[in-house]
Amino acid sequence: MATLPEEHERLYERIYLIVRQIPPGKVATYGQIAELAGDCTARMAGYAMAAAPEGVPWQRVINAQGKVSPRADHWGSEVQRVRLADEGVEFDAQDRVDFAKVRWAGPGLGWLLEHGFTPPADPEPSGEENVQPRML
DNA sequence: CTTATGACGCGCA
DNA sequence: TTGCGCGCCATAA
Repeated sequence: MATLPEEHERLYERIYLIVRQIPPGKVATYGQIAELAGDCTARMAGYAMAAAPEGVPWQRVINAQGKVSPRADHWGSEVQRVRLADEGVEFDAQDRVDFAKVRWAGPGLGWLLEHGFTPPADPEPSGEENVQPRML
């Protein structure tokens, strides 16, 4: 039901709501999350993960290279990797995941509409300009 | 107010 | 293929 969630007013809450939809064993990239959230950059998604409250599966968000992003606190990345491995996510010799196998396909279209999100528009060959993905 | 700093991503060498 | 530079923009100081 379109609850017109007050939480969505805040960028971080939009991001967290989306990240919570990523199932165990799957991963998404910061850029992917940012695009879904709308009016957001990958950098902001990363910043939001750094401040993620309990209950948000932040470990399922990695960088576009398919790796766990290194950070100041060396432990954090190790914990992330362990938690992912625990969910069945495998890393190759280069410490990268196989996106073809574990990349999250995103929430269903229905879910996006249900929660007031505008689905990302695919780049259309038509010369017509389409609107940017953004919150309702 | 200004400046510095990122859990990023993309373009280019 | 990898590495470096720059744009990005919310927060912190």
